[in-house]
Amino acid sequence: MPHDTQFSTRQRILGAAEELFAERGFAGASLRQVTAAAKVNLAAVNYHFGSKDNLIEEVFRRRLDELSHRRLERLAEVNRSVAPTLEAVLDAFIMPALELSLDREGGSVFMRVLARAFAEHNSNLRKFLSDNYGHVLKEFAAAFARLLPHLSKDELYWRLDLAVGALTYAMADFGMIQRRSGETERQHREQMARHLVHFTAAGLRA
Amino acid sequence: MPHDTQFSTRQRILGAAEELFAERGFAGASLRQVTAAAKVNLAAVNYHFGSKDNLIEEVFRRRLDELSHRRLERLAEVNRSVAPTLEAVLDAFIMPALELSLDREGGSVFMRVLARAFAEHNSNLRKFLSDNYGHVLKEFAAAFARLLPHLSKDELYWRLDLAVGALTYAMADFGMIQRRSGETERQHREQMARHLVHFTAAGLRA
DNA sequence: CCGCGTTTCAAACAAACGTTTGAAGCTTAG
DNA sequence: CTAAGCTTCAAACGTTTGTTTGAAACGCGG
Repeated sequence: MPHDTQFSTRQRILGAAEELFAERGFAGASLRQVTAAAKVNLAAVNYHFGSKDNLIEEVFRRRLDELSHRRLERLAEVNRSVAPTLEAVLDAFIMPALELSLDREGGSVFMRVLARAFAEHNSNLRKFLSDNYGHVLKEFAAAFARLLPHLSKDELYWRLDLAVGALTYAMADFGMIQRRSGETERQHREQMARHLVHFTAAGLRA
Repeated sequence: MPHDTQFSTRQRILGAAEELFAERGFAGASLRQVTAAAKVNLAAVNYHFGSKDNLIEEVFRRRLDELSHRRLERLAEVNRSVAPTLEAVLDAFIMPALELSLDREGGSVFMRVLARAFAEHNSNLRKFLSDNYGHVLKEFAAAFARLLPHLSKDELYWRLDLAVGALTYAMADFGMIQRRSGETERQHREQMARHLVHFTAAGLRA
């Protein structure tokens, strides 16, 4: 296994694919556009990933492995504390996503790709995400259940679903709110996270 | 202008396109798949709509004209009442969408297509939607502003954005909540609308 | 410095894409 | 009944799609 060249080619493809998938969708972005943007040969995708579908999965895996790990880490911290609050659990879920979206090049773009995955009714993709990262949502659901014991199971699941909706929508920048001129991207996203936690906490408590 | 045949062909194309756009996206659904599903000739799309892009716009126009009209109608009713509530304004926005999604064939599918439009970063499509239906959101924003006078303009816009997010997500069935076995589609959606109003009202009031 | 496994490359593959064409099939008015 | 105007149709247009190929280039251990 060589080192730098292979790594670099793989990484460049993943980066370009992420960007183009966010912009044009999985079907809308062609491998020729991806390889051109990555400045690699067309055949490199099938050499390194086997197929376009595998490339798509790898784009998710690269980011979600770390994102899931950080979320569970912060959730464990919250659970260890003496008096966990709803806001603290929401923070544990939202802050890692915020940090990722503020990462050097690509992080913010990935949240748009993730939102695309929700829009796709593609059952293979949904199964892949559910199989590999479903346990994260399960753990958070349990934490919320502990904090909202007065809610029925049904009631709780409905509200969590809606909270995830607001979160997904906001993180993917679907909305109409634009960054203000005197504001950095970081400031904009931090304020968004603040409103997000406040809004969903109120909704969950109802 | 002929009557039945043309009308039927146009309508069949729109119906099939709506379904396939929801399932596979705008780029993912080909005109050959659409015309095959509609049982019409391939060339019929370009004859009746001019291009695939025009077909996409027409899919939106067919549903949104009526949806927007009903929303404004109900909002006007609420504004005429002696004491409008947050829940009543939310109802005015959500109930017409619920009714559409319960319509005979296609209504529920359209909400998924609409959510795709948010996922697409396509500026042409966003401009089309904003130009033709932006005034509806404006009127609702004004109604909310009147009911939440203690909020700053910024604060209000952030919360509205998040509310639209939860709404879009829920109506498009992005979530993980499945219809329960003993439950009709109508019951499921009505319950969803109930939770949606309750959740977003709490979030808006914060 | 040679040879072998890995990676890149240009080229080609069949299939599918949106769109166009011109003739055939209709329906209706005169 | 004929002529005119829509609508449908099969076929083909040139592109673009994902994937495959076999040879060239590369990097490194022996």
